[in-house]
Amino acid sequence: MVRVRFAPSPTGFLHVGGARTALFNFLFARKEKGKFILRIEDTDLERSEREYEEKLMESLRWLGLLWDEGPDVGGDHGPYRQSERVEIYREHAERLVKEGKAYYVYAYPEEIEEMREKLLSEGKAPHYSQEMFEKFDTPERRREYEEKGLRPAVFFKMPRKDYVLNDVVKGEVVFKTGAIGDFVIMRSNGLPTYNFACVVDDMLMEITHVIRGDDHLSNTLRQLALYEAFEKAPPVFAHVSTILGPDGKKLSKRHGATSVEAFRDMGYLPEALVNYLALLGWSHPEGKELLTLEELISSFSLDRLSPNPAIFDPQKLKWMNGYYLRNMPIEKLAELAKPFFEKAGIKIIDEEYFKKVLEITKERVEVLSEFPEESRFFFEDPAPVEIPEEMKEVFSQLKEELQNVRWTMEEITPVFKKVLKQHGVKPKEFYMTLRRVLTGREEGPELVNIIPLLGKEIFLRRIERSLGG
RNA sequence: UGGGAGGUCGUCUAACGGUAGGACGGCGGACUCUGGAUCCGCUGGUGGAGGUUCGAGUCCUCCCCUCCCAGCCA
Repeated sequence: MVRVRFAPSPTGFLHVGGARTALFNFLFARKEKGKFILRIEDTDLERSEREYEEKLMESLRWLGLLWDEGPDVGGDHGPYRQSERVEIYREHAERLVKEGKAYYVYAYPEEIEEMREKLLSEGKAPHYSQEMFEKFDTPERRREYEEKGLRPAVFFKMPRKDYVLNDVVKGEVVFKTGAIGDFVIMRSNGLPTYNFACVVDDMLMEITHVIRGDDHLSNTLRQLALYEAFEKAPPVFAHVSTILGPDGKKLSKRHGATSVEAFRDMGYLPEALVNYLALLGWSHPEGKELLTLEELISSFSLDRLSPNPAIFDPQKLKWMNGYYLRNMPIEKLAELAKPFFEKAGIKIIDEEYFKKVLEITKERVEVLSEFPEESRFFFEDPAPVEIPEEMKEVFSQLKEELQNVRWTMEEITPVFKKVLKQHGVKPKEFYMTLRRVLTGREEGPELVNIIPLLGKEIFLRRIERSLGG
């Protein structure tokens, strides 16, 4: 059975890059009838916050990427927060020490940093080995650690040999001998480092596939060595490409919105975001681009992941969002749009009227947040607009003649034509002026849709106000 | 300093060693009020140089550019 995991750190909001990784894991799990597991990697004590954990979950739920095992829903392989698994890591570290595959180090982090800088200044790679730390292991130093309640760090003895990774996306990757030196697996504060915790967890949680960003490709070398030390077969690895900003650098806040939450607040739909993200580094076998979550699940496969980085294109996402908006059932659209009207201070009194407004204006918006301003004239009178002198009589006559007309375009349009012809006014200029009188703007939905919905009373009132009556 | 990944229109992405195509964007047209909707058309690309081959985006070599790891962050 396929078991995959998404393992974010609760150090911020859900980034679209992480969301894309979660999405691929989710799609693969669902396609293979496997399990999608959420694991919280909260060993960075300074940056991790419970509030972020909750926000991450909220965003994943909003996207529709529901997990089968996790801190909230539990499961057979818990706990699902790394901070609750510290004893497990300690035991595994001690096992490696006993087997001679790891060792204690009594150097302070600052001392190690010094060694590192020295190596770099000498033009050498900052690789460590056990001999370098022996001088710190003295009775005085040990006593010191004990008095301060410190634990020695645990370093893993990195075997000096080649490692080969057959990655699903990247193909065969060879890590040459001497690529890295020994590395920390347990810190002096008693918490594990990323690579160690990751391997222990993936092993114990019986993860079959690790689908993650290729920024961790080089970390895989350490993890392969750890699997070997534990005498366990590693999972299948698939390193997906990185999402970059327009400048080719990693996508970050300086490029604009990067979190799922920010896009949600701007009025983007989960359907659109999921669809767009899925196409960054993956393609449908037939080249289809507009795909529901269900279609993504049925067509997804790891072998159609592409290895090159992708630049995030807000314009294509916005276009896609507009498409989903326009093709959504009006009832659902109404529910989703309401919060944006409330925020804009527009009161919705008549539900049916509201739906009709959305039906007309949706042609002209691409995100939910654009609805209020685009349709404000349906709910509030715009400031009166000056009618050009040569058209005042036209509007006066229309005001009179339309009083007793049944309010449909079939009966209204002939009146327009008749009056325009009588006054020798061109349709183009008339309609533009009418548009400004009714909406206060020069652009908007089609007048043939606006007029019936506004109703006779509002139509005539706005003409009257502009006539200065 | 050491190790690893990547490079196809502006962007995303397709192409058994055999026609470089699709989408978004941009430009133009149609839609007889406007237009962010709709329809039609155009524009536009294999980082560079060699090699192998009947034939190279694809295989090989060198060069260039970009990204990632070597944190007691993840």
